[in-house]
Amino acid sequence: MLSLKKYLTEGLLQFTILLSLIGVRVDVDTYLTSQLPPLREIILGPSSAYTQTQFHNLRNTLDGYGVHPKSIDLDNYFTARRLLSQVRALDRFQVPTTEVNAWLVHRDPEGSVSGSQPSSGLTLESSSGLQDVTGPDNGVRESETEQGFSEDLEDLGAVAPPVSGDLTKEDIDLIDILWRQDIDLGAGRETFDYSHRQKEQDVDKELQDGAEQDDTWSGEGAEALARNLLVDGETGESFPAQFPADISSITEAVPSESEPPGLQNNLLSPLLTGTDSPFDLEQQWQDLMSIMEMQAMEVNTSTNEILYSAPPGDPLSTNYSLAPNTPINQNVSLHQASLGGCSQDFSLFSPEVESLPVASSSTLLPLVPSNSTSLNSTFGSTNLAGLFFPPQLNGTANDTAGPELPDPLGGLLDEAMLDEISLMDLAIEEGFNPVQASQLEEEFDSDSGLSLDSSHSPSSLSSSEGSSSSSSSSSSSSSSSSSSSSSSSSSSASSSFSEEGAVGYSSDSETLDLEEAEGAVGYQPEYSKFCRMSYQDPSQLSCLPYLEHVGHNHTYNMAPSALDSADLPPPSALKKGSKEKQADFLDKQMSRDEHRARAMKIPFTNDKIINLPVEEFNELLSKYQLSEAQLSLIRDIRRRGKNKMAAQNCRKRKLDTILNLERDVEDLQRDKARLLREKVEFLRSLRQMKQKVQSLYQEVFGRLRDENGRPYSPSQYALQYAGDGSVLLIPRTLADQQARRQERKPKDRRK
DNA sequence: ATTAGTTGTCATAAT
DNA sequence: GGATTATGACAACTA
Repeated sequence: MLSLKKYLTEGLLQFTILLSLIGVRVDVDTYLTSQLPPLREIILGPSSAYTQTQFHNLRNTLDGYGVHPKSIDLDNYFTARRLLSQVRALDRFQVPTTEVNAWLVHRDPEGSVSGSQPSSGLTLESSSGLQDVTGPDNGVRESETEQGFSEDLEDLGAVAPPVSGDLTKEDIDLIDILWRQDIDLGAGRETFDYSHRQKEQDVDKELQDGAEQDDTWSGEGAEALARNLLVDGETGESFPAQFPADISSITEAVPSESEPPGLQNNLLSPLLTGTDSPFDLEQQWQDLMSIMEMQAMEVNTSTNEILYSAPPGDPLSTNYSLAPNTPINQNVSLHQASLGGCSQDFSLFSPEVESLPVASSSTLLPLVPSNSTSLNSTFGSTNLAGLFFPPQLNGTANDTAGPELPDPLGGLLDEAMLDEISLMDLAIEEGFNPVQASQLEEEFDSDSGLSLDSSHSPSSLSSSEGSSSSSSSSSSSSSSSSSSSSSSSSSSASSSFSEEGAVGYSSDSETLDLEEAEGAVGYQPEYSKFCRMSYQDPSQLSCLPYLEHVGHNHTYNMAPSALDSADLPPPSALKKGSKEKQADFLDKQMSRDEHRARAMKIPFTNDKIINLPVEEFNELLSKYQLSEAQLSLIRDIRRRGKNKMAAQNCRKRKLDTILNLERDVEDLQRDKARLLREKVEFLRSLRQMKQKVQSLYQEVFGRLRDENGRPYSPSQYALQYAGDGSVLLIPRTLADQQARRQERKPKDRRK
């Protein structure tokens, strides 16, 4: 529960941040284009901006504006327009991604239909096989550069038209490389799935020949790949055809050789070198990542992907790399609230993380509309944006200003955003803002319930389980609780806390889930014990064979032999020897108290002694003339018997609580890792946004001219953004003063 | 023979 | 206050 709350809180915070970012962006946009009423309306306007149509209208308006430039200074106009487009690109990162997605989507069906492997289906097998050819380095690098490649590849793949032709050795190598990369892209997650499921699939395949193409691709394709590198050709898919094209395009783009390492370097280089991004942030991420790794194994894959997924690189890559962030918007947006927190919980997460490597793929496509809506709402709800404007004014903030120009925007972003982020951290780490918590609690509860039904979210499971088991753990309900817990464990192991939440989201989270699920599976023995204990519930005693034996056997005082014969083997088997053996066996089966009872000639069963209600028990005792020793023994038997049950229940409960705690810990760790990942994500996107805004600021500022046509000195003047959407060019000193003023206000508000 | 896990029992506190 | 339950500790048993 708590984790959920945290999550949602953070989601809101992130949402806020995004809003602010967007608001900033829009604002700049407005300024740049001098007058864009729609934008301002969105920023400052009320709920109207929430409607999707509104948003689209906005877009249309904007586009229309671009299409029909009015008589303006052409130079300014085009500049402004270009800047505007850039700014717009900030919230449109997904567009290129969308294209890529479409490509991927098409591809999969092809593979499945053809019955051969989609490139995504190649998975690790192929990659490993390729590694032999390409060289040892690849294996290592592959993981590192996985994401970067993915992006590049996506681009290439999306662009490259399918072409067929003969393949040279180099071509093949290139193809292999591409494939492998592609695999990383398309199948990064599926790979895991595949590895997990491979055996099953193989078995299934053997059992049902070529029943399903999906199976066939995974099975045959993998085998084929393992056998031969050229399997591509064997599969006869479109791939072989595609890849030559890819090669050509790649070779053009990358003059260097087909040498795997070389190619990788080439592919990688733009990402790494081209990035204007200072590596401090990267390092932060890495630090975070290392922490995450230490704390949760699960994070590894995803983290790597994150780390390398979006190394901001060439302009394209930066733009595209932003795409992953957009899912965040979606997730954070109202959708989340409506869809249910738990599933969303991870969907929020998985999509971004997963979508990154996979080209932020297919998931994005369907989400685009929602995304737009979310953005729209984002715009609309910009009272938040209003919150961020003041910080913007702070402008001259300490934080990284551009080398050339002191960057008010940079300061704005840094201060406002990072401040918020830090607040977010505080909120998360220190517990919940009570107000937020109270507000969100209901949603969470309902959400968890929903998610529990639809998608087994980890947190929901744990919480519900914990509550149910703990509350109802007493004897009578123990069986049910045990079953529930066991079932939950199994579910966690199989579908595994499907953190994916939303349907489209698979992959990373899945793999994580699997890993975690494995961990959970490790506790199965305990579960078995647990179940064992549970079925010893007093209420179910009579149903259990073993206990039944005990019960019947203890009627030995009355008619042991008859009972024995009835209970045990058929009459035919009742020979003397077997009888004796059975007697021995029964003797062994009897507890000490039973033996004692027999020795003392107690006239009723231990079962009765133990389980009868006090009144009946007393009645029973009153019916017989019992010696003091017998009475004492009977009381002891009763006491011990009850205690025995109590001990069993106690142990069961204890185990139950331990397991629940364990699950809680896992959930918390997962949440923590997820939050860290998200944090990293946002930091990165923040960074990119900041860079964008910075460059835009510089560009705008650089184009400003005074009456004499001379540029303004950055050291003396600065652009300032007012809350009403206007932009002012003011002296630095004034800007600084205002910045300080503005600085205090928001902080006061917060307190 | 050692060991870890399980189960029963006792003592005691809590209900 | 007695009965019942819960639980820690110990010992016996088992694999």
